[in-house]
Amino acid sequence: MDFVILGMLLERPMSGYELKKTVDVTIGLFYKASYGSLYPALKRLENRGWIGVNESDNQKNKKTAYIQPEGKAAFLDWLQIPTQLSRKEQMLRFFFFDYLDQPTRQKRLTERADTLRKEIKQLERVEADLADKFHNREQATNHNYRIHVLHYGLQYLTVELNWIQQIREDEP
Amino acid sequence: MDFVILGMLLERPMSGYELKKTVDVTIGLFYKASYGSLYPALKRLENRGWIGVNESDNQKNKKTAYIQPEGKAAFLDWLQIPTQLSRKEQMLRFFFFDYLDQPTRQKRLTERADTLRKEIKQLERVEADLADKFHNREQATNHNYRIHVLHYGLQYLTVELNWIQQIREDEP
DNA sequence: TATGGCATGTAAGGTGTTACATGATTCC
DNA sequence: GGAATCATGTAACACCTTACATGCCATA
Repeated sequence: MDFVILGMLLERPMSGYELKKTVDVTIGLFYKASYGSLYPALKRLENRGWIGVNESDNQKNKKTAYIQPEGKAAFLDWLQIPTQLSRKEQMLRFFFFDYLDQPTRQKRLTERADTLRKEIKQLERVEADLADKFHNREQATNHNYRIHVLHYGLQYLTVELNWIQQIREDEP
Repeated sequence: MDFVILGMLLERPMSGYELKKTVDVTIGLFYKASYGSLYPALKRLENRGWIGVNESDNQKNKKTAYIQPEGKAAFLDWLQIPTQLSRKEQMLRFFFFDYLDQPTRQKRLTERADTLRKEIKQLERVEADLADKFHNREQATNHNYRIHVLHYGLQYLTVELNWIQQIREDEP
């Protein structure tokens, strides 16, 4: 959580509420931020001196968090360490799928395929949006890797979809 | 963790130690079980009545866990609910990769590619092993989905590898 | 008899989830 | 004025990680 927040704050200062929304629309497909983890994380980061927090003048009930140099340094450190495995719960479930009766299995596979198709469509919309913005020169900074991740996401979802299709064909 | 244990115990009764080894060699690529999570989980499952535990007669220091009908029922319930997203930490990192300086980035990408190649080789070995066992009719039960997951794993890793290769070519 | 693998477990610390509680602001 | 949305946060609970502690057993 901490590094997600730091990464988002590198772009611009934001409130906790804005952070959640931003996370949801940008990396929501593979990261979910709940307030119960977000606000404690903000406090943590502030105590560590990695971020600072400004109370807003006009809106009493609003605080804006901004990143500190120490926070940026910590973020860049994290960014460059190699990742170890992340849990792939979907794969875990499929691993045990032989234990499921065939009709339920079929049903779940179909549902999963539907979900994947929706997610693919969603990503394609995001991609189109991005291309639009690019043509209108609306973006100040270059974020090539966000586009790379988008492409990866599409390929990744497509592979899973094809994989399920294949299984469904072979199954009955 | 709980459902991993239950799934493994469906095959045969095992000790905690055996469970860890089995998890490592079967789903180790996407799931890591530490004793600190495994043993408490076993206790949890026993308290819930989902598994039973036998103290061994000959080896004092050994306990064997076996699955109970309630445990099997709970496992099958879990198996058929649709999964929500799992965190993809690697993707998270890549999402922010624009903030990394080019040389470090290049280095990390190369390292990741190497890791992927190793993982692919490892999976291919597992696949060959499985094919061997199949020909020698060593397997009692059919585990088609484990083979499916294996194939998926290979495709998945290959997609990421190609993706990185593409980026590395475009980058400098 | 000592090394390595078998075997079980706990404690501290951290972090996440869900549900709840509450108040401000905007717009119809 | 009321609904939606903006906005911040806490409490209980669950679970995981890492590090540590301990003992058995085979075999070289």
